Amino acid sequence: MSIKHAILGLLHYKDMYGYQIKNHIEENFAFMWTVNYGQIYTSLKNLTDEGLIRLEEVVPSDSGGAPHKKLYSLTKKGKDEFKKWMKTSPEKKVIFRDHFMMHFIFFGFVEAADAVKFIDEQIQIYEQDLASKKEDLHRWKERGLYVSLARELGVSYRELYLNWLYKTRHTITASTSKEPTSKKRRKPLKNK
Amino acid sequence: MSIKHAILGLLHYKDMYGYQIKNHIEENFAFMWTVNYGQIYTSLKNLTDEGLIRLEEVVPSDSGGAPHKKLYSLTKKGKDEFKKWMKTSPEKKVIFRDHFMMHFIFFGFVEAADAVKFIDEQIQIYEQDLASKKEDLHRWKERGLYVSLARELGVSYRELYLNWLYKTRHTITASTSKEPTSKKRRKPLKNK
DNA sequence: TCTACCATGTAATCTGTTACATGATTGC
DNA sequence: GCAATCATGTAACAGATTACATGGTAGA
Repeated sequence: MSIKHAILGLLHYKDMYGYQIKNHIEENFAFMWTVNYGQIYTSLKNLTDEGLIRLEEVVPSDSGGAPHKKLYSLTKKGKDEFKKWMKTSPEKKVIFRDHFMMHFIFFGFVEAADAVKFIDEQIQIYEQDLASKKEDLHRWKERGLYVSLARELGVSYRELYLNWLYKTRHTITASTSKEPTSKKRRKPLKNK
Repeated sequence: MSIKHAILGLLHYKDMYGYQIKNHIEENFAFMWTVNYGQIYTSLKNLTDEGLIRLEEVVPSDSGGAPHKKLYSLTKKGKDEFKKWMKTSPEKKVIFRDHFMMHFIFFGFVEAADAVKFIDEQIQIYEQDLASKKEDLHRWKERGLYVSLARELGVSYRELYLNWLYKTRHTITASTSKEPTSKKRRKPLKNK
C-alpha cells in the first residue's frame, strides 16, 4: 500500500531502478520501514501497469554479469496520485514487531544467565548499528530538513533502546547478584 | 510465527480464551506487537491441532448474547515447545511500519501549513496515548520485573517521539515563520 | 576459493487484515 | 435509540517473505 507511495516519492528526486530503491529504503528508512525485493519489483510492475510510472531507459549495469538497470520515471498521473496522497492524513496505524522484545517479556521463565546472554547479543547489534548510523550523519544534513529530522528520531530511538538495554542488564545482574557486573558494565550514553 | 509463542507464554500464567488474549496483547504489548482477532482464533485452532494447547473448559459468557468463553490450557508438548523457543536466540528481525513517518519524509513536497497540521494530529494521538499509559503504570509493577521493564521502554519511546514532534513542529514553524507558534507551543516533557 | 556485490524477476508460500454473522446488555 | 462491550469464528483478500534462477567482477 504505502510502499507504492514511497516509490512515487523517491522518483521525485531522480529516476531510479528497483535495486537502488530497495537499498535506499533499507539504508535510510530502515528504522521506520522495511522492505524486500519481492515487494519492490512487484510494486514497480503494478505501478507501471497503472500508468503511475514509466520505464524511462535501460542502462548497462556497472559490473559484469548483472542485468541491465531499468530506470523508472514518474508520469503525470503518478505525480498527481502522490500529491493526492500527501494531502490526506497519514494512516494512524503503526506496525511494530520486535522479536527480541517478544522474547524479553518472557525472560522470567528462563535463568537470568540466559537472559543476560540474549541482552548482550542485542547490545552488540545496537552498538554496531548506532556506530555506523552516526558515521554518516553528516550525509543526512544535505538531504533536506525532513529527511534529517527523521534521521535524528531514528538515531535517538536507538540510543534510547541501547541505554535501556544497559540499564536492564544492570538491573538483572544486580537483582540476581551472581554474575559480576564489573567486567561488562558500560557507561550509559548521554541523552544529548 | 511468534504470535504462537506469545500465546504459549501467556498460558503459563493462567488458562485464557481468545478474546482475552487479544486484549491482553493489545493493552500490554501494543508498542512492540499488534494483533487482530483473525490471527488469534486461527492460531488457537492451529495450536490445538498441533497438540500444543488444549480446550480446557467452556464457561458461559459474562454478558448475555455473547458466545461461551473457551478456555485453553497448555499441554506438556506446548510447555516443551515454549521452553525450546526461549532457549534459542531471538530473531534479529524488527518490523517497523510507521505510516506517519513515511508521510513525514516527504513533507518537503507540501506546504508547511499542511505539515504542521499533520504533526498536530500526531501530537494529539501521542499525548492521549501517553496519558492513558501512564495512568496505569502502577498496574505493571505487579506483573514482574521483565514486563514492567518492557513497559518502561514503551513509555520512554512515546515520550521521545512526542518530544521529537514538539521540536519538529517548532523547527518548521520557526523556519517558515508564518504561523504563530505562541498559541500552540508546548513545554517539552522532562526526560526523567 | 569463497563471499559479497551487482541487478532483475517470479512462483509459491506464509501471514495479516477486513468484513461479515450472531445477539444480549450496559451506558450515553 | 445508538454505540460499545462481550465472544466466537471464517472466508476472502491483501500483503509480505522466501527461494530460486542467472552470471560476471572485486576483494578477503
